[in-house]
Amino acid sequence: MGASQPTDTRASQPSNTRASDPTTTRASNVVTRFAPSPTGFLHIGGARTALFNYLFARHHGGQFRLRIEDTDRARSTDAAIAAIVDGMTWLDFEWDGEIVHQFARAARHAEVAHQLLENGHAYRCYATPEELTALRDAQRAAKQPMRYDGRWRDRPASDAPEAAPFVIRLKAPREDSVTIDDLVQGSVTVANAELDDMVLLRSDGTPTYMLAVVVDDHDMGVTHVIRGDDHLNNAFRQLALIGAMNWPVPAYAHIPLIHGADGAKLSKRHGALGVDAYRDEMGMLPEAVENYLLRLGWGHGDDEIIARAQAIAWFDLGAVGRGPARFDMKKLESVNGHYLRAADDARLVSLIEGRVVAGLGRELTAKDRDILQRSMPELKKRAANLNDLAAGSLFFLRTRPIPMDDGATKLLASAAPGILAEARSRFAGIIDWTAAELEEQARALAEGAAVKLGQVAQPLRAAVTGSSQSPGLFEVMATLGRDETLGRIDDALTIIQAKRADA
RNA sequence: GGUCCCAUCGUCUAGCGGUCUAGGACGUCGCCCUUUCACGGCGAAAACACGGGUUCGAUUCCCGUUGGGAUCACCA
Repeated sequence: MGASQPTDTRASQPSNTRASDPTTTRASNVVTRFAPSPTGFLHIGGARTALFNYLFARHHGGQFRLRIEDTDRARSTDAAIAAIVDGMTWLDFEWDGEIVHQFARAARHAEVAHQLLENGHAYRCYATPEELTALRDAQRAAKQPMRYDGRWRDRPASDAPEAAPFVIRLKAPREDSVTIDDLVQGSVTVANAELDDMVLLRSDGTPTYMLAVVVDDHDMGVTHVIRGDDHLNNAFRQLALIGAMNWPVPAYAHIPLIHGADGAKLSKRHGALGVDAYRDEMGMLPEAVENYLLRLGWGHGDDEIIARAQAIAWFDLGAVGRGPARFDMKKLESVNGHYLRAADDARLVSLIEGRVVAGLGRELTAKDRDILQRSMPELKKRAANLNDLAAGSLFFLRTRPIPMDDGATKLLASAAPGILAEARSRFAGIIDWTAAELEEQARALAEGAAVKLGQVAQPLRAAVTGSSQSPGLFEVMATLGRDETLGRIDDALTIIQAKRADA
């Protein structure tokens, strides 16, 4: 490999290149980065990559940087950049320093390419796209590996066609092999003969991703490259470039991609959505998404609920699984339910306000907010997401007469005659309108009528909540207050009478 | 197809030669709590892909088979 051998001593071996020896990594200098392409939203897989980078950096007291890989001008949009920043902010993955925009550094990338050209580690290639396509077709037909054959690698400058477009390719080593001690995948070796001379600078003078990523990681001082394992193969070619520049070799950690419930690549159907969809459409809490993503492909004994501080203390790349993990919406909902129950009531009220307003068709009053706040401890035990939570709270705020669902309608129809009316008159006489007093009256009524409490409570529940299931009935009536409760019972009585008149 | 990687209950995982009659969580089922639904508690069914080795002994180490994944652009 000669001159292309990296000078970094921790990365050298007799006849091949070795990268990523974790034992010599200086923890205090750790710099990680999350480098998404702004071609869409921040999807769930990207969020997990960001999380691992964030956790690793914080665990080592290092830096976590954000870089936008926007060299593909046709596919990069400002809206996508905004979506990524928005998602990172929501998840509270705070990055250090300014965001690096890769496109803005194109001149620096080109500079490196020309430097390599001058010192003989790169060359001009005049092969046309048609020529290359034909080459690949022939290789495919012959069942040969498809790669550039190096036809311009050693040709003298005098062979160059005049005024013809050319790309700059790296003159990569062809002998020996390269080994990466990947922090997740373990030791991986690839023969240099398997790699071809990759394009560094396109014929229009713009840098390729391969060039840009290596230059930027170097210039940003990145010590640990943690990314999806779809980049594992790229790492070997990037190593050749790093070697040609004599730059220090970063440690690598290639984490497996997330798969859908059916084991296939994550598609829009099963979860490859932007994190904003988890927030807005599915009503997830950011800490729940974070906890779920952490446990997906990583474990710490039997621990399931792991908060941020604990995650930072425990996280290590060595425990990341090497195989792809399937995304399980049910488990996410379960984790979300846990965090919902643990969440502050006032925070939940403000989080569901938009949904409640939409369901109610009107703005909330101060009294509405007070009712929501007071009923939140019971409400949140019954919800797995913010949508459920909002939907479950609606009956409190509806204006009379409240709508009855099927279960409630049936309960009213089958209620023992007179039971609701008697309950109403008993409740009307209550001086101290509390859950305890309401329950006492209901129990006395049931006892007097020789029926189970459920015979009394269920029709009442239907009348007061419009549903056959709800939080504790007497607490609900206490929260609603005397006038509203009695009014709702009157409404139900009216419905029952109308039914009787029909029959 | 070439190269590389992976393989424990349906899913996420614990396990790093004997502690495994393989542990936890989600999901499923049953019971308890109970005015309903939840929450909570208790319990059940459910896995080491297969075949060879190595070893006194393999879920754990090695090889092969099968299965799965990643990647092979002037895209990132």
